[in-house]
Amino acid sequence: MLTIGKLAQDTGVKVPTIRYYEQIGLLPEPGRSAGNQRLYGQGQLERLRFIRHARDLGFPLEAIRDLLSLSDRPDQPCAAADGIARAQLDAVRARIRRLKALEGELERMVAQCAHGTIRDCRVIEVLGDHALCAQDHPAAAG
Amino acid sequence: MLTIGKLAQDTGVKVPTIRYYEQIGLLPEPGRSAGNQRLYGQGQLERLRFIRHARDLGFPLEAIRDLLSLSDRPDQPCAAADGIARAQLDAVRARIRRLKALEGELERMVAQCAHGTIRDCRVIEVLGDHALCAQDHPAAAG
DNA sequence: CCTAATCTCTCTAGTAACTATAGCTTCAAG
DNA sequence: CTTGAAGCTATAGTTACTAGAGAGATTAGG
Repeated sequence: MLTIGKLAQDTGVKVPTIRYYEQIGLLPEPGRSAGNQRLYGQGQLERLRFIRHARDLGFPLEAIRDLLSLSDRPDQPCAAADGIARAQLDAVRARIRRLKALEGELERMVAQCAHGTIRDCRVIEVLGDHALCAQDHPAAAG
Repeated sequence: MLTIGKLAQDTGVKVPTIRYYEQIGLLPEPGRSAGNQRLYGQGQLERLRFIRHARDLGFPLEAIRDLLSLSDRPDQPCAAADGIARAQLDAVRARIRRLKALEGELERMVAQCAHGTIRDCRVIEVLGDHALCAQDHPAAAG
């Protein structure tokens, strides 16, 4: 049996975050010691590792909730899990595309800076007028 | 003089967002009509366009606050503005790097899915065991 | 066995950047 | 003059945590 601190160490998830996951129902309530401290077993450890890894891959908690409930039903077809992963992949790709457009615009902006005064600053000028942008970059959105 | 709705139309910033910007002091409090409705002039319009554009480029509001106060001092050197833009560029590049690593891992995960049952699902399996990852991908963080 | 240091407990509030809702007032058009 | 859109304030919700207060539990050393 692991205390919450040990569980945190073993998974790399911080103690308050573990309690938060319990609070939102992502982790089941664990047993308690005589002194009311949480005690975790192997199953909880693995579940938390799963959560941690999915978070590292950028899955939102709601997607992880779905993935966890899927993983509890081994006989079901895995199409749903596959769909969630594909959706996440699409989201990641979309973000990369957007960020690359921003990168280009920021590069241009910074490259044109003549290091003079604010009055002649391209950074400020471009920010004030979107028409000065090379392409019609999209919004950043995350 | 523009009403808040017209200002929203002209800038692409939603009405509640404009009020929010006022609340946090990013936009000065505008004058009011006899009936207590906000009325904006050209200066406010340009200021909001500036904010909108910077947000689209992913600058956090605090950075925008700094940029705005810089743009009010045309005689100052533009090194500070340049620095803020460079920092944003660095942040964007870092996020692209991280996301590319995630993209690779998610691609691998999805490609290996045999479309069978959850029991044999690579998606679930890989999420449960970070050691199955190709590289040591970093955390997503945004 | 006692004490000090470290953990853990609950609860509340704060973060970024909005978005949504409720219940009201004002304005513009017909 | 009436009706519907737009505006007002204030509060709470979103995502995924993080920080803090103040109290109780546990463990290591003496």
